[in-house]
Amino acid sequence: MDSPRTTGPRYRFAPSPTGFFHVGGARTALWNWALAHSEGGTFVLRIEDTDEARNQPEWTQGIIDALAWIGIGADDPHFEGPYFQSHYAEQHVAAAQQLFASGDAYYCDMTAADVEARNKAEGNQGYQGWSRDRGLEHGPGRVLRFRVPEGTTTVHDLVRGEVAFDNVLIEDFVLLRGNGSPMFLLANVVDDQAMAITHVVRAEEHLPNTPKQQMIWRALGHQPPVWAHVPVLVNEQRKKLSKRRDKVALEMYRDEGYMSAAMVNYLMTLGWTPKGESEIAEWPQMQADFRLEDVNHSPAFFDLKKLAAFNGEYIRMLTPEQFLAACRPWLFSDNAPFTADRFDEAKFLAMAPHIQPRCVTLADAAGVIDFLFLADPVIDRAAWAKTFAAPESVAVLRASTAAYEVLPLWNAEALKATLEITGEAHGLKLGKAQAPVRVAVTGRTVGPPLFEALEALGRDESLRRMRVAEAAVA
RNA sequence: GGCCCCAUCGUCUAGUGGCCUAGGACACCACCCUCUCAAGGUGGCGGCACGGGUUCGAAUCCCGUUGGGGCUGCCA
Repeated sequence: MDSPRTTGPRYRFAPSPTGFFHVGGARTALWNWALAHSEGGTFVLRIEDTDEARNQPEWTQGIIDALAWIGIGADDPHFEGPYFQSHYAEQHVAAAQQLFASGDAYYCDMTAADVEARNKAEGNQGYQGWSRDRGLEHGPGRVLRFRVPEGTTTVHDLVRGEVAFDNVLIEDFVLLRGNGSPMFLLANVVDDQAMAITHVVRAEEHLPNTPKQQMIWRALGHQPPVWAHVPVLVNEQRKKLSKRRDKVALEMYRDEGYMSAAMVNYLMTLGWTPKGESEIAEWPQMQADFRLEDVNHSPAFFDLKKLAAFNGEYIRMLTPEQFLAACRPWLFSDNAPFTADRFDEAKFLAMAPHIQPRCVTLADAAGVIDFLFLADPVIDRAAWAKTFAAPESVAVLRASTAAYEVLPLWNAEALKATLEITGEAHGLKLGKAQAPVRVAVTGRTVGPPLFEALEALGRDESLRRMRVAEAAVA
């Protein structure tokens, strides 16, 4: 362990690399991060990679990348780690031996099947402490179990208050597997002690583990940390978000064009509300204001619609330059509707204020102005048919082409004024008159403001498309 | 089954005994604005799970019921 870089409280985030990085984990990480920062403390990242069957090294990098995306990274002085739990196996075993020596733990040679069989025979559930007084020594296949004392274990929790557990109902849980490897309950505590963790802020699903861990802390001669169990995130069925069932991968949202700031802001509001009149808040403010005591006690539904609304808000707050920079990955991806060589920054920047309010995600931008950078617009057949079903449409298209050919100044204002006049001549309001031109030039009936788009497209290309359309409907 | 946690509009929440005729946001609906679509503006719909207490007074405190969730592994 490195020497701590700060002297304040020590928080930690301890994910296991068994899959994509979970949005629920992200919120827990964010809350720990805010606390470590505002209290002048440290955020320790520890990768709990002791489940050999399920761990994959690539998930570890995924966690680190995802954390970096939401602003939690090693370049910050409050960050420490990552540590890998698997590197500390010796300490875990040493702690287990200490517990055995002190009589707080004992060996048991019953297999899981043995326990099940005996329970079935006796009509019980769980492990009944059968090997407690058999005086078994360490041996192959023998597990080390914690000797749960009599009495009550009370957990002082910053969000739950005092929670009391009757020890009689806590079975003698396993510390070391039959193969000698440490289990989560033990490893987690030993690491927290080794890393001088003072505050354990984690999801509520760990609350039932806490009395067990607190007993280990004490048996090992340490004062337990400050506990805080925050509510879980749930899906529409109100079940805990699951990697199997639900769309929980932070990486996926990033790739779909959700902004980091929007995700962070949304996640923070799940179970907590920023001070002030708006729930849209800047990170420094949220970081300063966040308090565990203010956290809601009940589970929160991860609502995609609200996330999308937050994302739209954040996209609209961007300057054109920021917006362009943020959209680049999608503008130049293999899935972009146009090729990179046809893209024109100046045109995009000019249209940005009109693109932004039409985007839910950054990925949407390309689709909104694809016609600007395509050799030919992609024609929506239904839109075309509907628009040119009206006989005046063809006439308006011809007349406006003629009028635009002789337009002295090619700008949005002049283009609009001209089409207004052309439309009037055919007894059409601008709303109707613009439709054929829009379909001819953009291929669709919906899209950003037409005249600004025509200006950006340029006279030659605009007129070319209008003539192509004229020929097609003739 | 046992243990534990939780309970305000559909959703996220404000609310810590009188400022509550319960406030905001998202979603939804209507209207306005408008070159289409958005965005924006205005308005609307909609909630303290239920039953008992305590109190002059309860969304707020207590008890119970009901409902939901978590845990109950030689996973983490």
